[in-house]
Amino acid sequence: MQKILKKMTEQLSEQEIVRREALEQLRKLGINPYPQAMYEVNAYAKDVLEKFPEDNSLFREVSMAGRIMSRRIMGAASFAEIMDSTGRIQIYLKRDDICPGEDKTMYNTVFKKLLDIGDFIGIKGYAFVTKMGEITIHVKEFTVLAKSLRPLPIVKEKDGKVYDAFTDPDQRYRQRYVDLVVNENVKNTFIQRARIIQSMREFFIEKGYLEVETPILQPIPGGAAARPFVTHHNALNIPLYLRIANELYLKRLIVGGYEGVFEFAKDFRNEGMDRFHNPEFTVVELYVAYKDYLWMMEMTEKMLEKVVLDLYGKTKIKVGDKEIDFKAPFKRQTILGAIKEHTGYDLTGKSESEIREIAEKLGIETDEGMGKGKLIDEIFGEKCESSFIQPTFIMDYPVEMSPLCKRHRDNPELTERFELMVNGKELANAYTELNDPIDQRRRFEEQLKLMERGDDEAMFIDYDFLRALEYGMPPTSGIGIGIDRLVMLLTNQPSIQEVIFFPQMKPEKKVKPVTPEDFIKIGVPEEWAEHIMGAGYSSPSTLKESKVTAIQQKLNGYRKKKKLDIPVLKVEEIERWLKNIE
RNA sequence: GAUCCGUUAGCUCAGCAGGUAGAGCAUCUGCCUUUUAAGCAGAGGGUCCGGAGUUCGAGCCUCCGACGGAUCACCA
Repeated sequence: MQKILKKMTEQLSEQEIVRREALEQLRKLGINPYPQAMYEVNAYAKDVLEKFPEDNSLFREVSMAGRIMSRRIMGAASFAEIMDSTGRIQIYLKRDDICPGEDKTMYNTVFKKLLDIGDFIGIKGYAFVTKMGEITIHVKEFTVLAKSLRPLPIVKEKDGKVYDAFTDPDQRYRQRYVDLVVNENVKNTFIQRARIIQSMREFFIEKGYLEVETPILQPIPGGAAARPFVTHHNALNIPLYLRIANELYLKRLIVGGYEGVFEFAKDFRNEGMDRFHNPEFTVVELYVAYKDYLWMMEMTEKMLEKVVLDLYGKTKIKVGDKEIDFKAPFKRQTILGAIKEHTGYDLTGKSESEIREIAEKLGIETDEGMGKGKLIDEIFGEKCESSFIQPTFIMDYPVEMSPLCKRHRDNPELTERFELMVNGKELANAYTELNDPIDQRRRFEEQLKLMERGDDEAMFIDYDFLRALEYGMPPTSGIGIGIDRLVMLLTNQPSIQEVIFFPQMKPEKKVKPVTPEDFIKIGVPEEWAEHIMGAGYSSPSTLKESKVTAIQQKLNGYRKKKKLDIPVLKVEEIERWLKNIE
């Protein structure tokens, strides 16, 4: 046991050892570093800082709690900052206030020696203003609430300038708790995220729509074009898919008779990861009966205007170096109109091969798997999308691209679909929903053909959904809005990882250095183990990549070159090692 | 997946062209009763990502690998 303890402490940094020792010291002094009892809080940093200047008769007896974020010790008096959920506030501790009697332990030992940056304490005292003009809590009594054993990164700030910032994205995302403690703006981003969602939810509820939950585990991953994650249900012995969209289930609920349903949902797509894509992401989908996509456009612009107003109190916001105005109404343009404007080509009424030719003239790579819809989508994505900075509805997509969307009332080649583009990115996607079950079945079948042509994103046929439509779905309009991207936009964050608390990361690998013992474990004799790495095999698994005879030659060659006084290796011996490698 | 860049103390980063590994903050020991990135004096702290090679000698040069970032391509 002693040995284990010693081994553990050997891996700890000096500062971690010091903190563990302080922990023991606290216990010896009869102070529980992790007390059970609640600590009464009657004031918060933000309130004190806001209200005390107006009325300094307030906060005569505060009880606050938080984490120590900095300390300035000057002999018998100290300043420190504690941080609670609302922010930081300075505290002032005077030895003879903390310890009115003879025993100065609480100040001299506990506060000055045994507490560290990162520890949680509770304080009781009163607010005052220092000579330097800073609102501060004069502490009369403090309580240790939780000891911190790891040093936090120390981020300092002066005149708005940040020093030694904790910025490494990998560490920040993996240890978001540290990021949140140390980087205040990160905490704010997530508060804003919550407000955005809350604002949208209020908007929907106020309209009388029902917030619902639908399956995440789906036997058929429908409603979008994407590669799903697969899992397996043991009792049913069937594959189940993590949903890529919730559209088909929400429409079933409209069939069931609800006027409007919405769901803030996590969707999962087994695709690439970068600063715009996380394998799980949040969308809100809304379906409303007896409406069409024109109505939905108005709803969308009104809702976004409200969300932005709720967040900023104005409709114009800065995103990167641009200013975006969410004042309704937004601009509207058809997709073919946009393509004509940006490329000069009018694709109206053109055949697949004609469009392919134009795409190639525009320098867009095409392949046989691409149908008409996909080609148009490519041209738009390549030549137009990035130019829509101000909120713009792009409408009337070709029917091939939108298998769940109703045909356009004036042109059966098109659909009543719009996407909302903001800052050059798609933010929302909406339809007048297809409720003709026969047309829907045909469209699914066309998807099947696309799949056969090699489009791995074409949709599966969901027969139960078709059955639902056959019972009759009222005319309905639906929309899906990417919450993560909306939050990125409204909080001016450059990557999706900045708006998701715990973005997906590669597993953290403790890279254990390979030692000769690793080779001894697979049966390599001790006298060889120390040389085998020198001969170019950096780990047991690298042996497995070579032929036995090649290993033999290399090792015996190494033995000769280095004039090692150890026995020559035989093939059988090496074969034995290889068998022991997992 | 491709290209480029990076990995040095708990944190943020230097390290001059191979020649004993540095700074600030943090930590530890002193001093200091209203400080402001507090200050002053001193101390400790490193697998320079891992491995191999070149060399008398590698943080630095070469090769292999790991991890990360940026950009590009595909996808919301």
